[in-house]
Amino acid sequence: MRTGEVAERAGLNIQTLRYYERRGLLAKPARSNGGHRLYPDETVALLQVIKAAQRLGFSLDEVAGLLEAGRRHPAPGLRQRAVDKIAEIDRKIADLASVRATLAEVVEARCDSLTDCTCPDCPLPVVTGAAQEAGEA
Amino acid sequence: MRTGEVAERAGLNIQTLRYYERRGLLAKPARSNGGHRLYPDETVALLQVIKAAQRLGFSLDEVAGLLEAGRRHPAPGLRQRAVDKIAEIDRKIADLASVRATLAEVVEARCDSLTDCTCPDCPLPVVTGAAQEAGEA
DNA sequence: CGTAAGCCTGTACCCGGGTACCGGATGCAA
DNA sequence: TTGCATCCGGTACCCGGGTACAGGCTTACG
Ligand SMILES: [Zn+2]
Ligand SMILES: [Zn+2]
Ligand SMILES: [Zn+2]
Ligand SMILES: [Zn+2]
Repeated sequence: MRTGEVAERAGLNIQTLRYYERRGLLAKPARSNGGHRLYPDETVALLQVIKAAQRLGFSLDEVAGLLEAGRRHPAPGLRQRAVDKIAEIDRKIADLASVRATLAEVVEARCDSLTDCTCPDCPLPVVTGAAQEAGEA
Repeated sequence: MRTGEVAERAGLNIQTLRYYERRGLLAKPARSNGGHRLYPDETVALLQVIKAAQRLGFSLDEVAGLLEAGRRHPAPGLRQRAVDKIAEIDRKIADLASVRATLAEVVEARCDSLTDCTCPDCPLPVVTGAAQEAGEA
């Protein structure tokens, strides 16, 4: 398969394939006599694996490492990396939850200004009250 | 107060102050005869508001908009923006939760490879099984 | 064989949120 | 007045994940 076909089937831009090759996610494929890339059929599936791993929150560098490690059976670090990533996701969720809670209080309290709220017991971030005119041009 | 002092008290880089000024988050401050910026004391508090809003998940453009809107009392859009942001955060949390669930299954099932897992009922992303050798250089 | 679609390399650019470096000018204290 | 810290504007660079463009070559089809 040629670049365009692989890209279309995987739902990616052609440039992205070359980018992945540079980043070490895709092995250098065979070439035609004239220098055009010729990919094996499995490449489309591999790209789907990559996209899935990205959706799982792995960066391209991490995906490259996973693929590298995953080329042997059993893959040495896969389980541990998944455990670590779960911990990372839990931290992100906790952060978002606390932000959400603050925003909910803001809505609840009917705050009327970021810098200058007049509501009682304003939940807005510890601004000592001196910020009023600081942003005014 | 001069740039360095404001930056230090707010825990920011001096460059970042100038960057915020360019982005419209910070009004252009008064200048000394020689052209050095002279900030009012409130600027430190304003910067804390900005950092707090960033922690709440607002981008710098959004923060600029909030400050703009917040310069009047009551601020017209504040409440609605908070509601919208809550919805956005809920979407992010849901995404992370589903990713977390998949990762937990991977750990549970003791998957041994990304592309090539031999575990029964593998939870790994719908890879049809043809991806085996695609990444091998 | 001609021609159009497709691919090649290399380089530059996009986004957001900053950070670093340069040569020159200022501020402040002794 | 001298000396050093600080600040100035302008420009370039960093990260990650791509995307776009130019100018030339290859491939496929009729
Ligand atoms: Zn309030
Ligand atoms: Zn006001
Ligand atoms: Zn498995
Ligand atoms: Zn294998």
